[in-house]
Amino acid sequence: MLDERKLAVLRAIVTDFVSSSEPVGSKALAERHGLGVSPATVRNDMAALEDEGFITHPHTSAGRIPTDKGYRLFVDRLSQVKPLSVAERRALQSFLEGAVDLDDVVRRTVRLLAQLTHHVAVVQYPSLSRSAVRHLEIVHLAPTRLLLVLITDTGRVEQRVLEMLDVLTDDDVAQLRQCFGTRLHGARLVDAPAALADLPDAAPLAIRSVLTSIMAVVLETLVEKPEERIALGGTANLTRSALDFPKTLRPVLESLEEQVVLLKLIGEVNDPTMVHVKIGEENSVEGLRSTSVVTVGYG
Amino acid sequence: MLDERKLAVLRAIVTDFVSSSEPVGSKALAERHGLGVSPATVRNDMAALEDEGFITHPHTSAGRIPTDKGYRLFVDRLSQVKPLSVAERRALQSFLEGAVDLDDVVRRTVRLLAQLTHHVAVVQYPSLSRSAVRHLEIVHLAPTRLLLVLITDTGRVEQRVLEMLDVLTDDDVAQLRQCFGTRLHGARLVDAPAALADLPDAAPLAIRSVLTSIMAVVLETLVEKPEERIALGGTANLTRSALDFPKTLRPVLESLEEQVVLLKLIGEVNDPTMVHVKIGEENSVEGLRSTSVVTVGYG
DNA sequence: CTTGGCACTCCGCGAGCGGGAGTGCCAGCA
DNA sequence: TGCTGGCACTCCCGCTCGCGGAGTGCCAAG
Repeated sequence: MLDERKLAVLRAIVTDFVSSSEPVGSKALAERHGLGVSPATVRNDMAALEDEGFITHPHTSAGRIPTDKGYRLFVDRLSQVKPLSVAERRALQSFLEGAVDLDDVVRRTVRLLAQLTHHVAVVQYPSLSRSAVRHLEIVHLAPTRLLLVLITDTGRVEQRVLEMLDVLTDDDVAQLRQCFGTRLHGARLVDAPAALADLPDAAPLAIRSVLTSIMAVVLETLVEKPEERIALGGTANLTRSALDFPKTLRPVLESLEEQVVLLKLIGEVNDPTMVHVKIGEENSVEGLRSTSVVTVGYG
Repeated sequence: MLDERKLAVLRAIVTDFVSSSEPVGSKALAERHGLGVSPATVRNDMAALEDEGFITHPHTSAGRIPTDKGYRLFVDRLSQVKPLSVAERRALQSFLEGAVDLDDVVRRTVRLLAQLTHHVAVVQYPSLSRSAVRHLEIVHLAPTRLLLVLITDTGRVEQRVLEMLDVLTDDDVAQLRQCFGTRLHGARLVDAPAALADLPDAAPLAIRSVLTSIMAVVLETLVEKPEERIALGGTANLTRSALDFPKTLRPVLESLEEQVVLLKLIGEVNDPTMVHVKIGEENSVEGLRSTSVVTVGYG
């Protein structure tokens, strides 16, 4: 039913259409893709592909565009992921080299992905569950407020502020630190629940109640929560397709994604306690000339 | 030259234009803004305003639109920042209440700003310089790699990975920890350079060289860098103005800003080691029906 | 099964044409 | 002097019409 050439035709239609966003006709196809057959033959194949539901025309006499089903066949059988070129590898390496912490790595990765693919990129933070505890710091910020800082053997740092009902003394906190420290040190995070299971019984009576209540929070936040973070980038690439966007939205989105640009903008404010408004051409950033920027300090 | 009524006319033009994005005519102005004068009078005022350069027409016989100069006058003299209503305050409070760490606070703030203003929001992370050091943890991740974790009295946590040329022993690291710890504990970050100034001389000879070399990095990264971070949100609001966008870009940008949505999307992937492609209607997220989503695991 | 030919369809585009919104100016009036 | 109604004028916008062209579907021949 679908011989080799029909698949080639579908592949050609998909690639042409994604790059031009315009319906593609039989003549152009036959010429540009070295199929070795005449437009008429291509038309026959196209009719067959349309019967099967892989392509459609928007109108009676326009070129063909792929349907969702056509895209599906394309990604499943007709396309292949090409490995990175040497140059790309090198660029990638140098790009990630300057990263100073995990946030930085993830942010750089997102930007890189967006640049390479010309699409929107989303990166999820890596899961902590396979890491082991290197250090758990408990800081007594205020009478009823604790700060937990977890450092893993992979060099990751997670933090969480805890608000409590009871007032704690510094001694209590020191005891807490010891309780959790001895149990968790070196333990993998997936094993943390088990390692802490008998903690309430073994703990000094004075802090037992508060310990029990924060244990749940510790487990929940340090073990489960960190997976639920993502970074986003390349939204400006959304404006590639349509033709009206480039002059309006595109430069604005691009400027917004450039942290450097934003920082410059913020840096230009003299008196941070005031509300400042920059209008249109007053803006020093090229891409934001068509907008106005309002800045205000906070504290 | 610019009497009270002319200013009122300008104010009316600006407010009408920003809400409708269409040139505004004399008749509509006189009617909707209770100026108490006839359209002809308004026209005279408009002519005067145009002579002064505050407004223009796009074409001979279209309504007026404000110029940049007109906007400038508007924000400087005609508009006022209205304080938050009680309801808004309450919403704000409950919205920020669930924040667990600084990242979370900033992210929530950005979202809130974007929602309230219907514009794009950018928030810069607060400066560390006025905080004091609560704790400085130095973790020996690998022979030539150190992790610095700084905890301030305001509950903020900053981290930085250091790559070194020399191999360090655990003992060296312990000494480093003590050197920095005793000097910095309780010191304000702005005073850190002074507090560390005589450190190289006082340090044990064995680690003096490495200590000197990392000191610069410590100061640079922990004291200066953290100010250079920003968060961005509400880009979907950019699509409010033009008329074509809502059907195309808008829902996509909105979905992308909803972290929950993205997490759901990622969660739907069964085998993270494979490349998955979701096409158009296969997508469970409404707003992304017109796009395709490619997911791939990493490690 | 492929190919060239041919009639047909329909989109996109430019020209031409009111309708209407808005202006500028003028004369009259308080 | 300043406000008002009236009126002619301008020019955008939306509409229709006609045309060219791209692309198709089908048929007959190789």
